Amino acid sequence: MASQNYWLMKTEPGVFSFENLIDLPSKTTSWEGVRNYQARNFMRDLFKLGDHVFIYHSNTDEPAIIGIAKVVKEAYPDGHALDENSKYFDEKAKTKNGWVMVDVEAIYKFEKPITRERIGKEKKLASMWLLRQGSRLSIQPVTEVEYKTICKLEKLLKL
DNA sequence: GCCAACGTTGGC
DNA sequence: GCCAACGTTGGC
Repeated sequence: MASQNYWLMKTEPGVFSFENLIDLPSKTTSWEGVRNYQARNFMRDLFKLGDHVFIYHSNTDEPAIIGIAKVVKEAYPDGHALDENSKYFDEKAKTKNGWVMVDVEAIYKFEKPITRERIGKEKKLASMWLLRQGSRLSIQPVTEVEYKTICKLEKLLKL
């Protein structure tokens, strides 16, 4: 059995928030629109069924981790890349860029969001990818220590 | 809204 | 293959 991996995925709440996700009947969504090679490679090569993923709100008044989702479908082609009407359309997708997406299902919500400010104050979290200067990567690996540390900061509500 | 950091593009 | 120009991200 493969060991469990942990991740963090960013989303802009103005575009698609964690609340939008848990409002869906299935609490499940495909994570389309990732257009960065490094992020794609994480999804394509390393995302495994059952991996846990922090959902992080970026580009908002209070950047924070809101909840946790789990991978319910491993990487498969992102059809939006081939759809001219989609905002995620990519001219080169057909020939060159193999964009993929995964499906995730929301499983926990933090009673209170774990703000970026708070993450910055925790010694054990000091080396998180999220805090690195200029880190724009939308999908980031999280270590087991970081995962457990964050889970202990606030009560987790099962969804 | 500003702007620094970063990834990508394209001329050479 | 270099690197300047450009577009985007995202904290503040």
